[in-house]
Amino acid sequence: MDDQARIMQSIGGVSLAGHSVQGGMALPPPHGHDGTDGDGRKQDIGDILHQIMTITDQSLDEAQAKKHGLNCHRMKPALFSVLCEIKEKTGLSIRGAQEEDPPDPQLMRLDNMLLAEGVAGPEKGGGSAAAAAAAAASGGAADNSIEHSDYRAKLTQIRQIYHTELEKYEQACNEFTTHVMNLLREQSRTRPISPKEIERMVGIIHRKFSSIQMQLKQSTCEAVMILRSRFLDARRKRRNFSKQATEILNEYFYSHLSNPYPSEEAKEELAKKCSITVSQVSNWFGNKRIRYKKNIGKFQEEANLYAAKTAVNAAHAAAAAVQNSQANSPTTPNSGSSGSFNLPNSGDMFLSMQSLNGDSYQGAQVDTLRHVISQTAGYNDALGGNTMYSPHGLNANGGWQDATTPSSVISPTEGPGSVHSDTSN
DNA sequence: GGTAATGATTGGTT
DNA sequence: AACCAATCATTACC
Repeated sequence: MDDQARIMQSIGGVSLAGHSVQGGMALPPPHGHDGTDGDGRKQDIGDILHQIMTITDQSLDEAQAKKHGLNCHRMKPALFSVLCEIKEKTGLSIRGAQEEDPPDPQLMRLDNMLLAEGVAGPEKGGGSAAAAAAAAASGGAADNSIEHSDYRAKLTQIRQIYHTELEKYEQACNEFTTHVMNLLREQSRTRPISPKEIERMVGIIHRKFSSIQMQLKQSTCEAVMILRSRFLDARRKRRNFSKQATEILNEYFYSHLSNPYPSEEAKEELAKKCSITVSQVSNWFGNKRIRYKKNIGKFQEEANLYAAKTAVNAAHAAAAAVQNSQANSPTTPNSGSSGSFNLPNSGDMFLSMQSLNGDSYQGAQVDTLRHVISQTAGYNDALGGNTMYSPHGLNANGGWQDATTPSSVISPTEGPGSVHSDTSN
C-alpha cells in the first residue's frame, strides 16, 4: 500500500484512480519539448495510465486492440523508463525476501520412502526389490506366494495411481508455467519485467505445484504404509512347517545333540532343504534347544526315534562304503578308517565311540549312534520324566557343553564314559 | 471350546 | 550378531 502510494507520488501526482491530472510533471520530455505544451502531455500520461489501469476490466479483444495502441504511443518509452526506475526502488525489498530455499526435508523423506517402497523410481527394480525383501522377511518361499503377489498387485495399483496423478500435476504445472511465462513476456513489452523475474515467477509456480505434489506423495505413502502393515500382519499368521521340513530339522538337531548349533552354511543348507528361510531355521533351532532343555523327558521318545532313523541311514551308508571299499581294495578292508566314526566294523565303531569324546567326531551320525548304543542297552527310564537324568551336551548351567559327554540317555548311576554291555548289539 | 504344539517376536545377555 | 528366555499368536488336535 505504501509502495503504491510512493509510486503515485513519484510519477508526479497523476491520480490514476480519479483520472485527474494535477501538479507538476516528473517525466522528462521525450522529444525535447520545452514545457509550453505541458497540459497536453499531462493529458497524454493520464490517458496512458488510465488505459493501462483499466485494461484488466476490458474484454480480451478490446484489450488486445488497445495494447497495440499503447505500444505505439509516443509517450510509451518515457513511461517505461519511469516504471523501470520505480521498480528499481521497490524491487530491493523483494530481492531480500526471495532466497533459494533448501530442499524440504519432509519432501525428501517422502521421496526416499516412495523410492524404497518401489512406488517411485524405476518400474521393475524398485517394486520387485521391495516386494522380494518383504517376502524374504515373511519367510515363505512357496507358502505365501499368494499373499506376496497380492501385495505386489496392490503396490502396482498404488504405483499406477501415483504416476498418473503425478503426470497430471506435472502437465498442469507446465501448462500453467508456459502460460504465465508467455503472459509475462508479452507484458514485458509494456512494463519492465526482467528474465530473472520470470524465472522467479516460474519458481513460485513450481513451489505451489510441488506443495500439491507433496500432498499426493503423502497420501501415497500412507497407502503404502497401510498396505505394508496389512501384509506384515498377514505375515504374522504362522503356518506350521511341512512334515518333511520338520523331519529334516529334527534329524539334524538330534544328530547334533551334543552341539545343536548349525553353522551359517548348515543353516543355509537346511533352509534350502526345508524351503524356509535361514532365520526360520535359526528360530526353529532356538525354540527347539530351549524346549528340549526345558523338558528333556518329553522329547526323549522323539530323540530316540530320530536317532534310530539316522543310525539306520548311517548304517546303510557305512555298509555301502564298506562294500565300496572292499570292492576297490579287497586286501585292506579297514585301511584309512582308523579314528574315524565311519568305521566299517560296527563293533569297532561302538568301542571307539565309547572311548573317545564327541569332539573327536565331527560326523552327523555320532550322536545318533550314541543313541542307538543306549537304546540297545535297554534303558527306558527317560520316558517317564526322569528328573535325575543329565542330558548329554548340557552342562550344569543349562547350556550345551562342548560335546564331552555322550548325547544319549545315560543311567544316572553310570558315568559318561562307562561302557554299556550293549556293545554286543 | 480347551489345550498342547509351534512359529514368531521381544528384551536382555554375552 | 548370536543366543537365551519369556511371551505372543496361531494352528492342530481332542
